[in-house]
Amino acid sequence: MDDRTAHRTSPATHRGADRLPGTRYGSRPTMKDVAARAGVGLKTVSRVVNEEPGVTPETERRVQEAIEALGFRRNDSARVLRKGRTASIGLVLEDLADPFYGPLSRAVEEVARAHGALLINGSSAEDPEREQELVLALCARRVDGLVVIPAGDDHRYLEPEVKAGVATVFVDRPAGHIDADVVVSDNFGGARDGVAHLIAHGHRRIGFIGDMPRIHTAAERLRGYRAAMEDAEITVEDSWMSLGVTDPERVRRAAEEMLTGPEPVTAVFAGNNRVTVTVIRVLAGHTRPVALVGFDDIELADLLQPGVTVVAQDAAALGRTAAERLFRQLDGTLLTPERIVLPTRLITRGSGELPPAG
Amino acid sequence: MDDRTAHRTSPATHRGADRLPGTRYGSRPTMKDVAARAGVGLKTVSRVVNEEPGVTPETERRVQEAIEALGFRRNDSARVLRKGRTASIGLVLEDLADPFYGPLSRAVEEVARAHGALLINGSSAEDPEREQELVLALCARRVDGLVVIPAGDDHRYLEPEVKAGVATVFVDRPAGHIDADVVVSDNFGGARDGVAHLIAHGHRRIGFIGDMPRIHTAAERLRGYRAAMEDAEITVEDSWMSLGVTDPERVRRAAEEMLTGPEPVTAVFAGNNRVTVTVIRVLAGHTRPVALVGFDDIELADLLQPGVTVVAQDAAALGRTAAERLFRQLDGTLLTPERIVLPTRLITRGSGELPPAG
DNA sequence: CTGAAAGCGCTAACAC
DNA sequence: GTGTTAGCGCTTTCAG
Repeated sequence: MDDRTAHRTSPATHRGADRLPGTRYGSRPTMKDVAARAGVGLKTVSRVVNEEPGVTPETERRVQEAIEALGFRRNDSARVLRKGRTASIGLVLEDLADPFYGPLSRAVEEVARAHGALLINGSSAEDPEREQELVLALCARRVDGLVVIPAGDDHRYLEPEVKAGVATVFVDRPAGHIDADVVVSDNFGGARDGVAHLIAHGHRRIGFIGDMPRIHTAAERLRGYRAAMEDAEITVEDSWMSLGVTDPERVRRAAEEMLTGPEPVTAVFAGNNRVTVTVIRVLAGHTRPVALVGFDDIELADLLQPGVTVVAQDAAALGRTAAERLFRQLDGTLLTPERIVLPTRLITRGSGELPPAG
Repeated sequence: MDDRTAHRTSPATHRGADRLPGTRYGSRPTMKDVAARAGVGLKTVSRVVNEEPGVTPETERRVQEAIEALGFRRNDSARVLRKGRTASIGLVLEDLADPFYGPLSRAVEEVARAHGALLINGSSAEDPEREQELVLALCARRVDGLVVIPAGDDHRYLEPEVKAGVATVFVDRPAGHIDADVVVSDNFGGARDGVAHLIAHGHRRIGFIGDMPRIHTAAERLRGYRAAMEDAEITVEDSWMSLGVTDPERVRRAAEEMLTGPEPVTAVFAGNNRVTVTVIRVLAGHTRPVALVGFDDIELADLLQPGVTVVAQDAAALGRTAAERLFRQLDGTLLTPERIVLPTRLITRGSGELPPAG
């Protein structure tokens, strides 16, 4: 039963025991040090490091040798200070641990990488203040551009930054009180189609469980739900709708309420992936079959009984599109802010095609 | 059918149409500009910006006013150049889109945030060269510390950085040829316990499908499998084991081979979350019940029929522990590199408790 | 309480 | 081909 609890082992060695010649612990060699050691001028080192032309192979060799020997690494802070651009962009999202944002972030990173830029990202935890704090910290670090999934709805604080030339694209949700590029999914159309799908399968008493309506995507999806119901001339009852934080506890209660009582819903439209998962758990505890369509795809949805019908959005495409626009802003190719809407896709797997029961 | 395909709308406004007074488009006000406008010295502005004591309320007000008016934001590149520390740490992992790394990254971010630092992260895509490229780019930006999930197995290239004072912690897999902090899960023990669990339920012909053995975690889990089999005095046949890239295609073929033929396996141990998912899909196409235990937990595992028994590791704890150690290195509290092993947890849900069939 | 001067490590511009 | 100088925007030091 080894290794069953956390434990530590500690080799006898000490970090920094033998130091590089010419290097104090905690300080780094500079180009000046390299130049001195190689017996050349500062600028020659700069040329070698930046692979600029006009250096004799022999000189270059000597410089390279000194670089290796000293463990020199160019200090990009100084470089940035001089050049003005950092070759890095910032991404502010809600929560990196959310399976929706992982692929989005990765897509942004890939585009950044293709443009030689690094990605700094931060989670706002859906807190407008924290969003602003993060964004401004990124601006202070002089990121070249910013991809923001807004938590707040007022982005006037970004005006000086944008005017100073920080490229900015908002994703997933629109910006507030600022004229900027926006890339979003068709939340309204997707939700409307999903609900219409349930109606087409004979449902009329359809529940909607969604996020807090102050979140734009949540409001849009609710609007889609209402539109579909109205199109079918169904009067929506208040008890069919539940908006609020999407933690399992609240969603579970909301679902249970809709599913019981004298006139229970026969179908549920779940407003996002977290809601869908919780609703599935609730339905698993009921015998009466209830139809379900969820917004956002979820892993293994096809393997459940029945498979989960979803309105899928393409998180990677959202990130890619946003990042590409960002770099087009930086290229100067792009001048006028636009709003880009990406389509959603209804994936039928069984749960959305169940007929009304009860 | 509006909004069904990507489309764009473009308001008539133009970015940068009205500029802030005293600000050229694309350039930013400096402390000097603020000082001039407020009619004070440069250092006074610096004092206000950094909330240093010793400024008259009245002076402070004038400075604040100038800051607001100009949209000034301190340039941290310059600050870093002077101070030496960047208040940022780097995280290099395999793929941010992997559900295992999202929570890990988030945990690292939380710790960083608590220490006032930003997180820069990059995906190595399991490519040692790209890992090195990323790590060195982060060092050039003078991150204070580095959390690395290694793709490669030789980290001697980091020696100069570590000696220069870059705090470094390796997570999930050990470092190669360098003396540094390491935080890993108990891959060996977890796999051994998982396989022993299958043996305890009567299985003897147990398959193992894992990642490429050059990946340390994969090798350790294979070792755990072998150890459990040996403990039970079962001779493992080559056809029961399959190591290689974990894309669905290959895993599917491997699983199919084990499950058919004259002496098929009655249980499978899946080496990671991606393998588990694919194996579940394969098993869904077979009628004979086959037991399954997977390494790594997966979402909705409890809702499948049967529920999926897994050996779970705590990704967030891995990230948190690593980041905390990193900051202890930076505090100077920590001097000797250690190896920390976090326990895994067997979660029984049904699939691992099926008796042998066939 | 406030400010002038020096310099962090690099690159741009211009000498040689 | 190579080296010298100035200065990016800030903080540090030290003088008023």
